[in-house]
Amino acid sequence: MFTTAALAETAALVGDPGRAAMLMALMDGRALTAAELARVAGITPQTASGHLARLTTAGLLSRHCQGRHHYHRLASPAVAHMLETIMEASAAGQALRPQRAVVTGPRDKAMRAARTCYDHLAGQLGVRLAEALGERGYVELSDEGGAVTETGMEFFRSFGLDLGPAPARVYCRPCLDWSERRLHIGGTLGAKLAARCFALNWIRRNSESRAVTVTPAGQRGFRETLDI
Amino acid sequence: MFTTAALAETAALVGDPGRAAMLMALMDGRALTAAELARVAGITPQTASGHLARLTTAGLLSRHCQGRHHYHRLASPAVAHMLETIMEASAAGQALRPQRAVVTGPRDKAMRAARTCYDHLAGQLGVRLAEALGERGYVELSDEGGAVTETGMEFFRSFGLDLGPAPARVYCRPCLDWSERRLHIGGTLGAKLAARCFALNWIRRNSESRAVTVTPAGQRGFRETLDI
DNA sequence: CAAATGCTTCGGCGAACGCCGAATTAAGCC
DNA sequence: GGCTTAATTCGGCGTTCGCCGAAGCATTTG
Repeated sequence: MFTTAALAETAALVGDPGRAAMLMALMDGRALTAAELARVAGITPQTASGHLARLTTAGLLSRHCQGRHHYHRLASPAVAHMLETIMEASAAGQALRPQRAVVTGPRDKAMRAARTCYDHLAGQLGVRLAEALGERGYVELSDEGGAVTETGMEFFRSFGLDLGPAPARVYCRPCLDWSERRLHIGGTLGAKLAARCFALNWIRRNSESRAVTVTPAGQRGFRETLDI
Repeated sequence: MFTTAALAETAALVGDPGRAAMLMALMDGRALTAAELARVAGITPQTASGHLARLTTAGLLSRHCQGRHHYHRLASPAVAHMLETIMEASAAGQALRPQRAVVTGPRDKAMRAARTCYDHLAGQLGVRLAEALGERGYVELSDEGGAVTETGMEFFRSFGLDLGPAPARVYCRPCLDWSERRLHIGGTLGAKLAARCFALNWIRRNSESRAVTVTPAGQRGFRETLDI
């Protein structure tokens, strides 16, 4: 059947360690060059080139050439969503299995603490953020959907977020965190929230990974506004 | 890094045509025996046995032995969600590519018309259902979340659905249909809706695939209640 | 107890694919 | 025009992995 073949094809593309590493590196929405991607994947440029070509023709990546640099990014949020979902199912599977010792290096630690999830915040920071917003009644989260409350709308506006006209009452897609196994806030609200935190210099991107670090200003800001 | 390896591992499991076919066959939430799965995948039982063992130890499937029959089912809704999301990203990728001729056999046609998506309805029927419910103001859908309205709660109760106590206002997770590229209703509401339609004998499972057929009673019922 | 059925394990075959070295093209820089 | 760097293409090597035939366990049936 047609659909099954497409499923296997796409999954097989993600199923290679080298390609998976490159896709993960692109999870924060930035565009990286072929050489950078080769490095994070731990393979030679010529090997990476082949992988990138396949990912691009499959429509998982989009490329954009500028001079002699070829920039690659995820073709759509759908791809990022797919990757997070695979990690989620994977984590759910591991949880059921006998606990294999998971070696958590410092890199992993930073990722678990705070990272970007395509365009919004995840990790412990994302979870704490979602909890604090929930406790204060600014958003209502469940496994299945999320909603911004009236007081939440006011709060976000005062925080500098333009959520647009009111009609779409539901802005936030809850997103199950694969390291914390708890909900954090994605969707449009999550993206705008993350962007605002970057703009306020509360958090800063890590140059090497999707991990983000909370700045001193951020420590203060998060404590003052949400007590987290 | 740990997380990347897990991503590749899980994706590689889905990336084999045989395993993908078996997973797709389990997408409607039923449990199938090893022999049945071997048949749908077009491989011999001993090959299927190996695949099923790997999928089970990875936590994607759960098995449950009854006499000499070994029943397999998806380990969790997270796995079903992952599969749908991969198809979605795959479809999005294909849409960007030059239109390759997609051969749509009668099997595909039935699938596109109406099918189950783990526990709720998808395909053209699912989309029409979502549209009708939206037009009547029973649910509010967006790409990011969905909500049941007050009048919707009444309607669903009158339709025979027990949605439980009111607190969780948001019941329905919109689910992007990979064949229609439009939203349909998943989540708890979607599952209960589908179950009710089966109970009313409005729709019937196809023995060979996830496709469902609308019965004459269903034709009448859908027209009378929602004019679809 | 013997036969049949469903499932699994083992062993070897073959194809697919990831990998890199070497060579080629293209863009910037002196 | 040379030199460096980025990216790609090509060719061949090696491993991995899916596949099936044959055999081995369990469970049900006569």
